[in-house]
Amino acid sequence: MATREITAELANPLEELLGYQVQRAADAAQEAAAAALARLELRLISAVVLQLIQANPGCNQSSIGRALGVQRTNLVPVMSDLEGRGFICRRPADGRSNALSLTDEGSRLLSEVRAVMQAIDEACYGDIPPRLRNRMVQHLRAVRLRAVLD
Amino acid sequence: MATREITAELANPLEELLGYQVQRAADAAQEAAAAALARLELRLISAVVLQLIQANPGCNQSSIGRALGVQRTNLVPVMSDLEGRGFICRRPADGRSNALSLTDEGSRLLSEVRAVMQAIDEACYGDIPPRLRNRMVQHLRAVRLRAVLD
DNA sequence: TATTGTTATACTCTATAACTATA
DNA sequence: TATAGTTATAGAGTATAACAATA
Repeated sequence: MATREITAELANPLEELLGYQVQRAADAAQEAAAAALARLELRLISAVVLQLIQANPGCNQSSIGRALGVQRTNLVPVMSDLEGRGFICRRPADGRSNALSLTDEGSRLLSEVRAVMQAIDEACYGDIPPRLRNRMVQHLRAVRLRAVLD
Repeated sequence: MATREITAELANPLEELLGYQVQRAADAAQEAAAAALARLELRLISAVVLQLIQANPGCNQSSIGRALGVQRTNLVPVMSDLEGRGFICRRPADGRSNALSLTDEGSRLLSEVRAVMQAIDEACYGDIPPRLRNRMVQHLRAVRLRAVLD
């Protein structure tokens, strides 16, 4: 990505559409986050999963998928990577699901992850006044929840 | 996609992060737009390209890529599909680039496209008061332009 | 019967490299 | 030398189908 865009070469009527700006901003921020997390050899999804596990020790893999709108099947390589590198621990809960938790090493990693992600959020969205930021958070959450119901 | 999410099954500290909400809202809106445009057998990128061509008759393919942050190489199948279906016309400009324009059929299609995309934007973001909407547009555009410069 | 975790696989979209032709 | 368009292909990410084990 990262094609320059110093002055607008073309007229773009979509610039006035909120949906377009949300999409483009999300792309830009995701690219920045992915680049920063790559230095920890983590995907964005892995970083998010770590945060969810810490906030919900003992939860299982499928519940994480539901919380994030990711199919459980696509979480398999993510979790297996995190476990293989010693960041999370899977302890049998009932016979079919595992209770997830962070290892000590996972907790240490998460500290770094959090620092990285806050830095990115600040770099991308830090210029937005806090009150507006909060309003945007509320409204964008509503957008998602409305859309999920169709 | 479209995993339910009636009540929050898990605690999710990311819900307070603007970056997270922007991403999730963009995903939800994109899914809705893609589904609606699929009825016209169009990808989202194709719909956007049509609008850019109409707003910039005579422009070439590479300039569209730059405007959208899409590599020109990935525009090849898009343009070739739009031309093959008779929606756009490529007229040799200099010996290496083509001047793009909509055909009559492309203009007709674009009317439908616009209706679809405005309906989606309204369904997703219509609950946001116009003044806030405008502020969000300005700020999110700034996010992208800032990020592009690194 | 529904859920959890998994495998295998297809599909979509994007990224990279290289080439031709033209400016 | 830089740009436009293209081809071919690799890679990342997501979606679908099916399965075994358990609730």
